[in-house]
Amino acid sequence: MVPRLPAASVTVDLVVLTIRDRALHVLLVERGIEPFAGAWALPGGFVLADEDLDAAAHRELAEETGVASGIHLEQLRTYGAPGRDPRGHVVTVAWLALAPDLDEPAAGSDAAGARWWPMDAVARGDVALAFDHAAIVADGLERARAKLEYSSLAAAFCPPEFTVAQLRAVYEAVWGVAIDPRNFHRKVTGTPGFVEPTGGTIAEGAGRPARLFRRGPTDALHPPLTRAQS
Amino acid sequence: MVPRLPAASVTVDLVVLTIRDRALHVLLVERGIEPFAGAWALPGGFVLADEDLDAAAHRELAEETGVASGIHLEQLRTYGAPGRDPRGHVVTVAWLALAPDLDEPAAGSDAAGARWWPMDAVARGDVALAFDHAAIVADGLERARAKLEYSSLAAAFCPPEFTVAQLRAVYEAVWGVAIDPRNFHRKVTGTPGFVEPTGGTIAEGAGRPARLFRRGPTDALHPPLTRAQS
DNA sequence: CGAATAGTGTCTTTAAGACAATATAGA
DNA sequence: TCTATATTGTCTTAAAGACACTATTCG
Repeated sequence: MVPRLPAASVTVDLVVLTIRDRALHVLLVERGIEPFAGAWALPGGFVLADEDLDAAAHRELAEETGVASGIHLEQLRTYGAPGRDPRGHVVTVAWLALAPDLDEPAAGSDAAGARWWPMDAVARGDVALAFDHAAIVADGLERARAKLEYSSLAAAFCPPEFTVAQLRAVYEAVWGVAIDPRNFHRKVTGTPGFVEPTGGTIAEGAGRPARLFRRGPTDALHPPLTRAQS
Repeated sequence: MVPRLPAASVTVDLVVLTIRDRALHVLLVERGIEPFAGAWALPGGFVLADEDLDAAAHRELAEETGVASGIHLEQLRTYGAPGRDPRGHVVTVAWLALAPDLDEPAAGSDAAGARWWPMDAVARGDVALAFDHAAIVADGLERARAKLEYSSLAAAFCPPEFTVAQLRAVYEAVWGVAIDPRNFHRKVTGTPGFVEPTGGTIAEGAGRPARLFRRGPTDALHPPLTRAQS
């Protein structure tokens, strides 16, 4: 460290998204200490000395969800407005995590409480969020919505084996629109490398059993799935 | 500042791109001091105490290019690997700037030297870059390439009034492909809000004079321009 | 069997890509 | 005139969206 240079504290904050009950949810923790004690906040914490940013994000993710692998994690954006933290100059590197439906947050969390909140309530402003976390959540939501269009990221919301209907439910939950099941099926199975059949099938209640798929090798969708559907 | 928390220095680095002689160029400065004295680096510097990140980026951009307005600037990604700066834990917030063809870098620059480098030479590794700046340049290039597809960002490389051919030259330079002028013209002028005719025309050498356009209000392109062209 | 969901086939519309043809300048 | 670039039009092909129809399960 060069002593005469201005220094700041660096944190990571996580926008962890999942699909529960066919709706998008975001993981929030209730703050136990000041500032913003009692308010809800994104899980996160300070980057340790000589710790890489993605290592810090993975560490916080494991601490909060109890799950270390199988969760998509990508850097979202960095926020450093002077007044964003009353404790001083704190720069936070925000990350976006997409997870399949997990259990309730791990009891080992260091926060007073942690729970999944429906995204529509959070986006509507029904939940009081600490710091500038409302803006971070909004940015994370927009990133997720955009990336579903031109990448195979939707599979990150699904377990290792999933049906086309499950994948479609991801798009419907994140975009908030209804998608024609038949055209979606044709599009998904017709895009090389998007999904691969495992050979198995699964019956969920009534109806013909659905074939199971796993994620394919392709990350970019050509041509993309457009958001302007009926 | 909370004294007992690990602190880091925070910098901003700029990937400034422009089109010169129908080729993509990136602005680099020659380092005058250690570490990496004599090597080329991205323009940038330390974020001042209580300075917002985008304010720091704008400040550095103005210092290096002498231009304060009319340049697109967006946050790219933040890099904080422990060993990336031998002086200690330095976290850098990288920004992507897209500019129309500017003059040679401002003489007021605090670097030993500053010049535009052809991107293909830099991407090929012909230029020795300091720190992890080669990776940052690669990320900036990929961001620019991707955003041309689904946004009207290409106009950020053009002066306020431009021709369709100039806009096409941007795509050809950034993507490194040849694009059919006729289909491109139809696509660009047929996408509502992408470009708006100013009414004027301009003759550049031989051939029919081209109509002049300015940037339209639309930022997102629906449907996108796909990169997989002939 | 009827209801429900999975998956296929077909038609229409939209847009991309190839490329002929026309418009308007300079040499 | 010839050449070069701009712009429009036309044709073919790919893919989205609407939707009829078949397949397979459960109650």
